[in-house]
Amino acid sequence: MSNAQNSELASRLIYLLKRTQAQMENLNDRALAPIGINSRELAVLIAIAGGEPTSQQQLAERLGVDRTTMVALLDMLEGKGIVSRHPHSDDRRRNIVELTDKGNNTLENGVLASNQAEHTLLGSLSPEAATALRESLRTIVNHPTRLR
Amino acid sequence: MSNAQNSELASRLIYLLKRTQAQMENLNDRALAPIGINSRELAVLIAIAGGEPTSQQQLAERLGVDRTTMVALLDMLEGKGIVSRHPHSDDRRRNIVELTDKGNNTLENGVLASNQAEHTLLGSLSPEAATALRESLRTIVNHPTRLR
DNA sequence: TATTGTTATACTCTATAACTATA
DNA sequence: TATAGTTATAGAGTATAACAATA
Repeated sequence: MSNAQNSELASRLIYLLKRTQAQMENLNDRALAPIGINSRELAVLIAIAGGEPTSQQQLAERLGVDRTTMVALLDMLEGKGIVSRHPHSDDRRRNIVELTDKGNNTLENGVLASNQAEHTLLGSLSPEAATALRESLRTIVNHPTRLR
Repeated sequence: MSNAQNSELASRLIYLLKRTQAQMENLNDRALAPIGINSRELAVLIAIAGGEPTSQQQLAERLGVDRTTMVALLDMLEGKGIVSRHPHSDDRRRNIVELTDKGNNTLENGVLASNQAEHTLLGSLSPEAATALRESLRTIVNHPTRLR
């Protein structure tokens, strides 16, 4: 029985992944609350900061959401004074999205808070197991699943 | 830098967990489609089969969903002829939920299909890494996170 | 015509509140 | 009164379709 798997709910991979992800999101949200953002918004900030100045549509692609969803996300962040939008000078259809000074500060504190949340989630694992977990997840995500 | 973490989206734990979970659910759903159920419904079948005959409310607790959500899930499964409901003889307020013969067959095939989906998800990992991943997730889920 | 951002709308998922039948 | 199941309803979250501005 090299590939032993039973049918208990608690041992199904989908159950373990869902529960772990929910726990991570909960820890993240609580760590970020004092900063005034949630997990989702931190992801947007990271995506904005992670490359060249970007249009809303490019940002939506990076994050894997619809452009209409992106509008609502940016409305919220702009309302908080964390991001700014202004039309691209060469193509005025596009909105270039950038972090404000406050936004850069929020990003910095947000990443630190999220690091702490990750540390808490992994607290029951040895450092080696924690590293291995992260690496295995990265391998799975980067390995395109054959859609047979 | 023993705890090195950068701020790239693709290296955040929450991102890796979300993506992996989504991939697992996708693989599961596709593996289960020919059997006529989805990931969610397989979880219900496993929960039903995993213990004594259960009321809807007990089942909802096991699965971590609201009892009103449970109603809709069971309506669907009953409509497919996979589960049956009948009032408990001692307390006629309760509905005892059981698998039909077809339901037992669906469960058996569903678990096999889901095992295959898990195998596909983990295909890019060594057997040792796959086992370690499963064990680490189990450790995290079973370790109650201190709500400081 | 095509594309970007936006708005209106609809759909899914889920929970809360109210109802019924039983206890 | 309290509980199990049900129904009605509302709230997130997200996508599709239609529209305005620009290319």
